[in-house]
Amino acid sequence: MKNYRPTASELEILQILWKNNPLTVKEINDELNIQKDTGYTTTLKLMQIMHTKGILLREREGKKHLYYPLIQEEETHKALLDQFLDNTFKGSAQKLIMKILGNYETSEEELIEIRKLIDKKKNNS
Amino acid sequence: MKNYRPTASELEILQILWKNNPLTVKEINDELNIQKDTGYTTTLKLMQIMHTKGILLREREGKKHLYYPLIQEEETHKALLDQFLDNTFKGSAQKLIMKILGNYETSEEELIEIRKLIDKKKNNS
DNA sequence: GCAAATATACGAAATGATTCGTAGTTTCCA
DNA sequence: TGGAAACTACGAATCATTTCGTATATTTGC
Repeated sequence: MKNYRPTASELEILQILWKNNPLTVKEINDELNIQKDTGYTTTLKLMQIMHTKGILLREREGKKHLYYPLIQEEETHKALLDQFLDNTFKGSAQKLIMKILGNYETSEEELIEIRKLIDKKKNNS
Repeated sequence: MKNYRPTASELEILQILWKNNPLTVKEINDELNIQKDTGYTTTLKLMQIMHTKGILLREREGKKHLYYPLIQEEETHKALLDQFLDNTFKGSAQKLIMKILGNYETSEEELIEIRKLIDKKKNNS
């Protein structure tokens, strides 16, 4: 299950579970509905599929199921980033960073944070 | 046609065209086949669909068509990046940069380049 | 005890991407 | 001039994702 790349909808569910788990389908669906309209059975079905795929663990509690994520946030982000980098920036991390810095507002504090990390990396090399 | 987000296959074709255009279907298919196996008609169909969608322009030259990209590399990268950032990093450019720096090898020279850009941004703010 | 609320399971449709076979057209040259 | 080569057009199959309706079971409060 390492390197699994969830679809956009799956990722939304995972992001909720990474913050806090286990959760029921209802709890997830309620959270999703803060942002968009999704039918309960749609969310249920998605989670059942994710369970079948082996990316969610579930456990019965009374009449409901409690769901746990089986893939980790860090790893998943890495897998998605790898693919994105390959597809869109031909694998060049530098190009991507330059593009981000060029395109998005970044606060003074954030820039300082990033510089810190760069300096740390430079010292290590 | 601004902000169009090509699929992975469409992007492969666009990337070839961004380097050099116009090109024929055959030329693109040959280039694609350096990396992977794709039937000629598969590429043809994809490019016809892209033409229908309005992201490729074509021009007849004798019996063949010459294709030109109608969307720009910069804009397209931005659109794809926007979506990726939203989906995967909840829109936090900083988080994404930190993740990239944390995950990928970056050469001394690249780090210096990035620092330059950061310093420039800091001065502007 | 029964209706409402809370669940799950399942099937099926809609959509979009991808792939490829086949048929048809045009060109060109031996 | 006729057949091979180089093209395009088109339809159809396949696959994954997403969405939702319907049937069914369980619990709970009045």
